[in-house]
Amino acid sequence: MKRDQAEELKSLQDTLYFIGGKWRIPVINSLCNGNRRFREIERSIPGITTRMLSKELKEMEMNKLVKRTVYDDSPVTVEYEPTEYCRTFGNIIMEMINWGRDHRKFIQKNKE
Amino acid sequence: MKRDQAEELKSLQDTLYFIGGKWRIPVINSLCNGNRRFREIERSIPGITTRMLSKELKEMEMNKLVKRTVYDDSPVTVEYEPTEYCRTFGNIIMEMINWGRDHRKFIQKNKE
DNA sequence: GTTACCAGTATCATAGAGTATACCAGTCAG
DNA sequence: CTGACTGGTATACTCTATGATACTGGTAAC
Repeated sequence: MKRDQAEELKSLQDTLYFIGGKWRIPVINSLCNGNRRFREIERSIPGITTRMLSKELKEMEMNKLVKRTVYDDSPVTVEYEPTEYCRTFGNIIMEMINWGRDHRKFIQKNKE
Repeated sequence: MKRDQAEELKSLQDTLYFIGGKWRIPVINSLCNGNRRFREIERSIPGITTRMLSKELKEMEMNKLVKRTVYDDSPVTVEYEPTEYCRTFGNIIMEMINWGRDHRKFIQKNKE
């Protein structure tokens, strides 16, 4: 079973493309942590603007990463739910959290 | 042992920041696949320009992700080597390759 | 009747990431 | 002598992802 480097590179680049910008992964993470309401998600990601979150959620809905439901009670409430597909990023996100954590430790150790 | 979501988010964002642009991960991957010479790396990543690779390698050298060695034979040859630190991206890259592969299968299945 | 929350939209401005293209000095093969 | 390879630099340009700011229409609390 030999490794096809071109195929691996292509897979890698597809993933990077899908992840895209600065906010996609944090939004996925927030949804997977149980946040459902727009403002709730917004508050869970310090620094994100309404505009960026709105844009991100729209794209994610088109890409079937998120399900948007409007509940017609008054006042209207809106819920965002991660799809199963969204959750397939779990491993990547976990590894990224681990790397970031180790990186921080590494930096701190080098400061001492 | 409770999870600290703010800390996780920070770790995640540190990692994303470190990964930065479009080419960092493909370059790391290429180096980890054994490519060492400038043009060799360049050819292994279709689409990358000389300028971007040069820029990327410089930054990576500053960040201790890569070791640049000039061999003074004639003509001068230059070698780039991934550091141990560079290799810590292994898990993330592996997960990304897996995700991209699964994604492709998923797309193809949905086309049929 | 003013303040604050929800779920966003609209408009404008900008940095910097990325692309395109040309070029350089040196070496080697034919 | 020509062309091609190496390891890059230099310049100019594009463009889009992100940020800043303001606003809307409805509800509800005080």
